Amino acid sequence: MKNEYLINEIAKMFNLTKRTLQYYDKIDLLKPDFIKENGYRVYNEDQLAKLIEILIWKNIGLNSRDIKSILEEKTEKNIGNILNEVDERLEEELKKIMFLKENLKFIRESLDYKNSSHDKIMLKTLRKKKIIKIKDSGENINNIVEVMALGTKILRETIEKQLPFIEFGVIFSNDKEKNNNYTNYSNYFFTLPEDSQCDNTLNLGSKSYACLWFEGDFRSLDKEIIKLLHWINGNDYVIDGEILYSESFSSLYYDSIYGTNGELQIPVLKK
Amino acid sequence: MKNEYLINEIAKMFNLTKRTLQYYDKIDLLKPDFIKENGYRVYNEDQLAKLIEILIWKNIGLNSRDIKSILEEKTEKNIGNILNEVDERLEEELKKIMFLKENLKFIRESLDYKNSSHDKIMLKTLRKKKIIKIKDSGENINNIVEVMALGTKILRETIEKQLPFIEFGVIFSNDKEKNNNYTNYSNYFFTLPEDSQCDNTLNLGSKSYACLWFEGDFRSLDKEIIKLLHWINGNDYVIDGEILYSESFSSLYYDSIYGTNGELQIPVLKK
DNA sequence: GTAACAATGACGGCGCGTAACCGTGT
DNA sequence: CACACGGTTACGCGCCGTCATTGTTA
Repeated sequence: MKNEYLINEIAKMFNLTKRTLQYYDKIDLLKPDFIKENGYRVYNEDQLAKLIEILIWKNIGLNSRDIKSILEEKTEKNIGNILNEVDERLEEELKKIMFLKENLKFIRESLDYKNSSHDKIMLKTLRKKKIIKIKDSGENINNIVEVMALGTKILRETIEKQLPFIEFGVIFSNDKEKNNNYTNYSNYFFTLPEDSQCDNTLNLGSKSYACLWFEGDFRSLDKEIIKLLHWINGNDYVIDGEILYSESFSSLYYDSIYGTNGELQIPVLKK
Repeated sequence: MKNEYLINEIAKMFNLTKRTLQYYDKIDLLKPDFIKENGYRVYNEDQLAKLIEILIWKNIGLNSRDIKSILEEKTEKNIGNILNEVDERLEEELKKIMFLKENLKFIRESLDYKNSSHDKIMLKTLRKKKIIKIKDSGENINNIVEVMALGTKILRETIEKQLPFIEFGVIFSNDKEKNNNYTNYSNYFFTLPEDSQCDNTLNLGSKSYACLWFEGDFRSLDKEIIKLLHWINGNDYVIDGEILYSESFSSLYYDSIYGTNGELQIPVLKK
């Protein structure tokens, strides 16, 4: 009965390449029985059994470190621990992918939305938002660079914590003293999912908003705001809160930092 | 208004390291505006805008090649195509992970089962199985090595096709001529999920089986088979099909290729 | 002079695939 | 002598983190 196998025999048996077996030898995962004088690796049945086992473990997602550990210490406790770890790892990966998929879907919709509504002022009832405000400085919007950077930082954190980003944009101060001057933003904002445990969030209830889609240079947003305000006045509404500009992901289409598109949203009440 | 940024300023703004930005420069993903005489990289607002965009795309799972493509050709068609690809990629990864999780669960249960039933002959009604037979040779079981190798190959294919493996083991020939000699196996088998589209499968209906848990050297299985046959005879049953030995994953606990455990299953009918 | 910045360069991590180049057995 | 089979490097991939070393600026 044959009990000596050279590297290629094994490789063919298991649909592997010899490189794989050499690698397993190198990392001490599967050593041959002995090395012939000519340097050839010689395997026997025990190594075959071990290899089968290695392949099975690999195929349920274990990495070679884990497999080595199992082979070295084949106790129920050790195996159990490792399987638990693998389970957790898989669970995390699963969550991550689900999360990416959701965000992808959202960006898709956001990009599609770009084509649907233009230049029309609409009265909408928007669902409630839980928002987080960043930086309450009131600097001039010409210095948007830093705010964008800050916003992106927050975006990244939001992503790390696996909170889906839903909306982001700018809040304009409703400054009575500088009447009709809306070149000052007061905050950058992000919406968060309702069940997020973030501190310093602000809840905006479901309200009526006068909305206008915008495309162009960020610095000419004020003209659109004025247009909206006129409309509000002329239709017997009053402003009931802060002015939001919710950026669309389709702003990504622009090459300049000032190029943007999104939706101006001004909360209103009937007089 | 400041419009020159050195590498560390940018890095701090976006919570990156300068190594990342150097890397982006190297792979032509984000080049600085220009290089100073002293070799320093100088960025401006346009690069900042680009960086924000890069980070957003990264965070929905795009790799740098995709991002480069989007930055170079910012058409709806190109973006749409890439998002489709990413979607597919995520979908595949998701499937793979779900699959690994299922297999992991199964192996867990299989390992747990090891502790639950010993040395008791039981009459069980097993659910129907769809099996695939490998190699109909009738060689001696001492040559199990090749069969195991073959089986593992199939196992790997099964995994590649994402068919969950549920059971695997050996079918013993019910050879009337060599009475009570069960050292010959006739097939190695795997069960497949009911809806698998595999060719050459065999359906075994839901039946009563006389079952016996086995632990030890594969080559002494025949004694256990005889024990089972006696029990069957003594309890007024007749054999109604082929004898199965369904290996348990807990066979992985053994170091020798002959070490095994699993369940002998002989289909029976009341006389 | 010292620190805080730049720069470049190389290693590492995972799990091998895919050569390249060379010696051996038949 | 050719050829199939062994052997040992070594690069590559993806995305940087993490030194190490050295030059520049404030």
